[in-house]
Amino acid sequence: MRLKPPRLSIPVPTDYVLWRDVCSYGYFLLEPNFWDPAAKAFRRVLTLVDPASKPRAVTVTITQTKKAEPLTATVDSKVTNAQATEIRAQVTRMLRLDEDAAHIRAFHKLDARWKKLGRGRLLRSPTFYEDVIKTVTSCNVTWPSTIAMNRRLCEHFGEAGASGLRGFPTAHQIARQRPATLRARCGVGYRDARIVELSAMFAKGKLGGVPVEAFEDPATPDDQIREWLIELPGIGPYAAANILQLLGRYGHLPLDTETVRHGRTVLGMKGPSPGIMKRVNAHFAPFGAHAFRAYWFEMWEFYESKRGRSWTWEREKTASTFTAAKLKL
DNA sequence: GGTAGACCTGGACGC
DNA sequence: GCGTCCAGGTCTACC
Repeated sequence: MRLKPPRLSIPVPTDYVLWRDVCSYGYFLLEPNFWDPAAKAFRRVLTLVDPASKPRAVTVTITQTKKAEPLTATVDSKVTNAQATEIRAQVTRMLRLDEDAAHIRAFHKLDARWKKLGRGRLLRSPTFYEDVIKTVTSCNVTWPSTIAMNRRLCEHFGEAGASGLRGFPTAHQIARQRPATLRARCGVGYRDARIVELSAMFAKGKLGGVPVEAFEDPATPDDQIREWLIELPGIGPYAAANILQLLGRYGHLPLDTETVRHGRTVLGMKGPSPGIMKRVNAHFAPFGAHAFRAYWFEMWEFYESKRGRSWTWEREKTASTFTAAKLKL
């Protein structure tokens, strides 16, 4: 079997800027993701799944010299042609390189505030499964707890690469665990059974009886996906809306306590929380299919006004300071 | 259809 | 160092 050299060149859309577009969503601060602000490099372990053999973990470091230039993905060990193809596919999903540049332009036409900096793409995970589990670990907890859960999931159940770093566990790995084991090792609390159940569904290829592919199929209507998601364990209105945006469907807002804080702090709204949620939702409704991005980048700019530009944040120092109490300061 | 309370964990706070 | 309180979305029971 011929082995590929461990440097892959990955073409990008003409608007793509690595440092801006990786540091665009909180997941860049969650393990196994790691952004190196000094080197402007993104590193993480990718787990390559070959049905015929054991999962294999490789550490990939991604850099870019300038806007629109192809990315260089440096892999820490030799890979086969098939594995190189899988790395490209995972990186493409994670960085949303397959999202049409025309869609970004349409967003900027509707909300011109983000045109100059070029904000439009949001980081997500290399797999739909990781996006769903990360969303569940963000429900009913403060951000530092979400950080801890993801770190422990990787530490205890992630596949280790040659570098010793670990990736995000696969659905099969978590589906094999007892809920109590997950709770004890990862501190996921009552989410234990829900995470194992979701993992078992992913491992079988069907979520609530619906093939996983149908969720990622562009032909499936947004409302249909939302309906399916709401039926899944641990997924409520907030999580469903967040998963929808992770699937590239930006018409719904994940309304949570951050929405209320944003409504009060930035939009000057007053009154009880439920009313503010409804008003924030109505405030962004005119952005239609781009509502989430208009909402998110406005919120992201608020975070940057407190902590500096996101590509300067250091995971170990900055990430844990994103608590509601500290953001009110 | 709407609402109250339980579910866990970790950080903040008071002593 | 210990105990208590609180924040955070989903789920179930109940009206």
